[in-house]
Amino acid sequence: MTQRVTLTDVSRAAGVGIATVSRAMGDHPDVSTATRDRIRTIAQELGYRPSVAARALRRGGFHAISVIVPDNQWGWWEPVAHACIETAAAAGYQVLVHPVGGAEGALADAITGLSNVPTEGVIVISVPDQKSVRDACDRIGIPGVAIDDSSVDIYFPSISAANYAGAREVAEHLVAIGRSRIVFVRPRLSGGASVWGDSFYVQEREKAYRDVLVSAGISIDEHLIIDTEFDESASGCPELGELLDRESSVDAVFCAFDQLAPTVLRELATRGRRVPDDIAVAGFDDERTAVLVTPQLTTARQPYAQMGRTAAELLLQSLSETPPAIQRYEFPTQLIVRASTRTHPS
Amino acid sequence: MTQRVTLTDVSRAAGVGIATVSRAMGDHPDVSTATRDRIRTIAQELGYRPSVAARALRRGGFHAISVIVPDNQWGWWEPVAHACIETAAAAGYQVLVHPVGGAEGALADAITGLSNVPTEGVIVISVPDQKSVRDACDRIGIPGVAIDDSSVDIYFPSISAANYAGAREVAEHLVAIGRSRIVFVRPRLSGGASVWGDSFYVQEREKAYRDVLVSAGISIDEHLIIDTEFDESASGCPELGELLDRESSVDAVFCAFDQLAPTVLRELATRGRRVPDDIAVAGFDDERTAVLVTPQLTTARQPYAQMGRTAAELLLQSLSETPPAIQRYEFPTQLIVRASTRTHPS
DNA sequence: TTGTAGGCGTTATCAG
DNA sequence: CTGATAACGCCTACAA
Repeated sequence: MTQRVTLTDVSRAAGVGIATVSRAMGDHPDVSTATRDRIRTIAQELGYRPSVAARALRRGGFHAISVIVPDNQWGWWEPVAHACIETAAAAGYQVLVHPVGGAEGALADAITGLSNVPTEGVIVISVPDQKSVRDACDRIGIPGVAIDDSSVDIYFPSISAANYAGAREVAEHLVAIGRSRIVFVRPRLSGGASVWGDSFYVQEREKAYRDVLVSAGISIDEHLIIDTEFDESASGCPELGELLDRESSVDAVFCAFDQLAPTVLRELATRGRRVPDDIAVAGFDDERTAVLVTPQLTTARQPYAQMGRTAAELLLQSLSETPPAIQRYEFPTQLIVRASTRTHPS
Repeated sequence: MTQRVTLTDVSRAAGVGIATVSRAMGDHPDVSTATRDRIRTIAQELGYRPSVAARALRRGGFHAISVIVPDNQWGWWEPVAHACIETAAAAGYQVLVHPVGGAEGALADAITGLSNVPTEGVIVISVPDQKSVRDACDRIGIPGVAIDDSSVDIYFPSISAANYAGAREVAEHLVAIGRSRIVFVRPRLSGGASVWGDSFYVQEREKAYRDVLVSAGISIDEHLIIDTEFDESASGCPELGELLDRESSVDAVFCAFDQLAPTVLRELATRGRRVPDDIAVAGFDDERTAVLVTPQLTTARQPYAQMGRTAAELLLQSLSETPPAIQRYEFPTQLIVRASTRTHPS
């Protein structure tokens, strides 16, 4: 079942030169319609398929780029990848998607492995450590673009949502509906490297939360900022539970991202706190979680499609003569108000 | 930023023949350690990277296979893809993942497009129409394997969970916990091609439901078999609502797959029916939905990893001299009991 | 309009 | 152990 039929085979069968076959197969103008059709028929019969390798060797490139996606996050990145694919396709590029696990070094290894893959550049989604990724890219000599990286320092064009501005909107919404004792829930990593820990965007969101509260004349209570395991299938959020035991006044919870909400909501349900009447809950991302939980979640929608499109554009530009600037490219989020927040009835 | 440094460049810089460089770069035995190290150093300095295309041309293949995954289903397929990747890697194959949308013909187009990609075979996940897929594969001359296809007729080795047996387990569980008025919820497609409609596996699950009830001496009430939109973010399930208005005796709901459960649960919550005390709810797949909803869902877990592994094995076998039989390969599911089902308290 | 020949970067073969 | 050289399959000047 190997690659068998070549241009030469077809040319022999058709009794013409190899070049004529090549021209007939492509849409070359310098071929009489008659011979072209004849050759195409013969090629068809012989089952001729052009060799991607030979073509790429000749043309100097495959016109393919890679997107590395996290393989453990249930596909929130799919709209991003989709936009990358669309954009790349419009420029005549194929997109290869590589799911990669979150283990220490897995990302760098995956990129190093790309040296055996016909790809000319890489878009990395959700980067914990840009430095090592950059090194890996340098090693195999392809350009990279990062999406939603959590690094504080950047070595790539780096695309993200406007985390600070978006989180401000969420916090302002909570204040606007009359909440003042607002808990901020951050992720804690269960041992190992800090994938989420002090990530840049969690920092940005927390900063927004603090700033909004202060602007609204609400003093920051550090006890209301809690860290919890990131395990959306857990039966509850013990840290929140303990807090509620001590602080009966809590009237809202702002989750650093949507995936922290399921356990928060379960904890509240267990304790008989009604959402949103007793406690309003909001998240960030507008990831699938937001519509699956009950009540559905108020959140900041990340402009996934726009981010993906931009990533592809920047990467393609990196392949050109004039690479783009290494900086952050931020895109505004959109506040989506759903059933989990509402004006305080009291 | 193009491919620049070649073997020739390195050989000139090192003052040796091109063949020696080639040997030094690979792990060829016929090279003195001294020259090998020297050449590698020089290659490093020059930034030499082997050309994937040239190598593939020479060797006659990339040893890569493709996996086509649905790009609109939130990544339930990731464990499948992961298993494919592991298995293929063990056999020295790269895996290229291609997310493809569900539009009519998109799948066939995507496969046709693979003729520009260095791939030797394709695993297609979630196939609505095997015939067109098979035609596309034939056109570009590569073998295929289907996972979780919903076709009634098959043209490929076709891998799936044991839908009938698994659904029997779920239904038997519902009966065992004392439920007898069990609703079966099927998906309805909102216009257009029948991606879900009469899919093979929904049929199988329904058949299991019917058989189990009959075996248990429960007569089938056709009114309890309902069709609903497949929209997990909808605020409720009107068809179930109407049914509950008429039939107060309903004590369980079996969703044809997990993603139908969120709306069912929302409908029940709206109507004040408690889950699982009043009504038990079960699904099928053990997809992410099952753990995100509250209460978490009893369901049949599909053996995703095993399915992916088998798919890769069958595809690699298709590339060999002795292709596998074109038949269904089924793997048993596992009943996962969670909070949404429990013995009837009454 | 068609055929010939050369080269893309590797690897394998065969001499030295 | 090393060096020249011939493919791999395609594309494209250039010549006919």
